[in-house]
Amino acid sequence: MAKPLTTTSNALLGLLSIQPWSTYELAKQVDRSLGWFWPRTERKIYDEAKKLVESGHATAKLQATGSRPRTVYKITAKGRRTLQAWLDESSAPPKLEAEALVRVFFANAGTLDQLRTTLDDLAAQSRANMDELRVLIATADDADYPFAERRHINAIAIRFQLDYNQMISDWAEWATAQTDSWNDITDPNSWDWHSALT
Amino acid sequence: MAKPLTTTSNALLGLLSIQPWSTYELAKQVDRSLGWFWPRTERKIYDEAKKLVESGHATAKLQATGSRPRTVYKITAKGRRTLQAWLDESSAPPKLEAEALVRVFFANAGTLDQLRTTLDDLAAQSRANMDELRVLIATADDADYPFAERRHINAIAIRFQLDYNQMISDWAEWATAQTDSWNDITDPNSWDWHSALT
DNA sequence: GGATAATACTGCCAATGGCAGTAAAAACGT
DNA sequence: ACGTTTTTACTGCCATTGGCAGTATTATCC
Repeated sequence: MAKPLTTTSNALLGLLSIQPWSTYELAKQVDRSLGWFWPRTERKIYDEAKKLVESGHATAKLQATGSRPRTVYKITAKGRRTLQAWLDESSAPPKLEAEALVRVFFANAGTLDQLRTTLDDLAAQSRANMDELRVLIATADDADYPFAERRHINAIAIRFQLDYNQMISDWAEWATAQTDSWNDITDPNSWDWHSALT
Repeated sequence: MAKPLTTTSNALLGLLSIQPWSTYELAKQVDRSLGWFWPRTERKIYDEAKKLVESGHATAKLQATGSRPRTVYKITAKGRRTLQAWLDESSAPPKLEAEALVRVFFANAGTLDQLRTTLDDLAAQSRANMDELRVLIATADDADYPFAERRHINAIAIRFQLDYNQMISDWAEWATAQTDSWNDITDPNSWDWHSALT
């Protein structure tokens, strides 16, 4: 009995189920789309792709651009079966890692200005992400968009990204506004914490 | 020059800046609050706390309950300085890991039913999280709530958690509704992807 | 024609998670 | 009062992952 594949392995199988890719291209796809909700480093992709070949879920074809080699991976029938079965399994709960929120949570140990800077930066990041998403959406408008059969699924996923980033920037702006009435970081003055949670 | 502390180390310093805790208690706090945006396993907390002592950011006091030992950690002046300086640094962008979104993204490889199940489970999880948060909010109402001086910051952080989970369940329910008009997973019928992204 | 970016890959180590295992005290049910 | 479950407390071991440096070749831009 072979060990079940990791989510990362299955995610790569997902990409390979669309078309064959070189490792570099796989890493680019992770960067540009998959990585929104399953971020993995390029370094990891190189190792993972090799493992998929070892376990028979993909095949590797060595090619070359001049004297520079490259490896192109293609999903096997076994890989497709594994992926389809994986879709039946239940998903681990989403996991969020937000350094900015940690700084907010321990803002007590610093100043009100530090808190506001953290919040402003976070809001700016989220707005920038949304700008990038809008550029991406525009490219899907092109008549020669190569993944037309994925447009509906992509739209659902991009909608998530838009909502997610909108939620963060809205929250950060709201939080900044709340601090307006605070005297300092440890004294919220007459601010009503309870009404913030209704 | 000592190595800069990791975010995890600084997060523990943040907890210790509130009061001394045993490792077990630190792990519980991570489970109940910090872990919402900086999830770390209990296993890791045990190692990290020791490292804080080695680097002089905390001290350890060995106590005992009967014959069962326990280690209580306390932040040092150096620890407080480090934490306060850390609050000035800029934060890494939030990182989201959502297995459910990966399954959505590669739903093409499966069936419409699989997609809907994934979405339903995700929405249910988020709603359950919100229920837990509401219980937590109720405890902060108690007159003997031990962290009164943290109420305003806690409220801001909990507001984030509520918004975050609300966003996810809203999106999942919206996505499920979108699939109503699809013929099957590869054929969205006359569904207009573009109007989903406005 | 030279600088910069994109493509292609590996080695090494620190950070982290997951799981099993051990053990004592506390809480709970009956 | 006695047995079961839960809570508290901790360690060992290994797989997963990230971060960074290093090495090359080809493509692009000015």
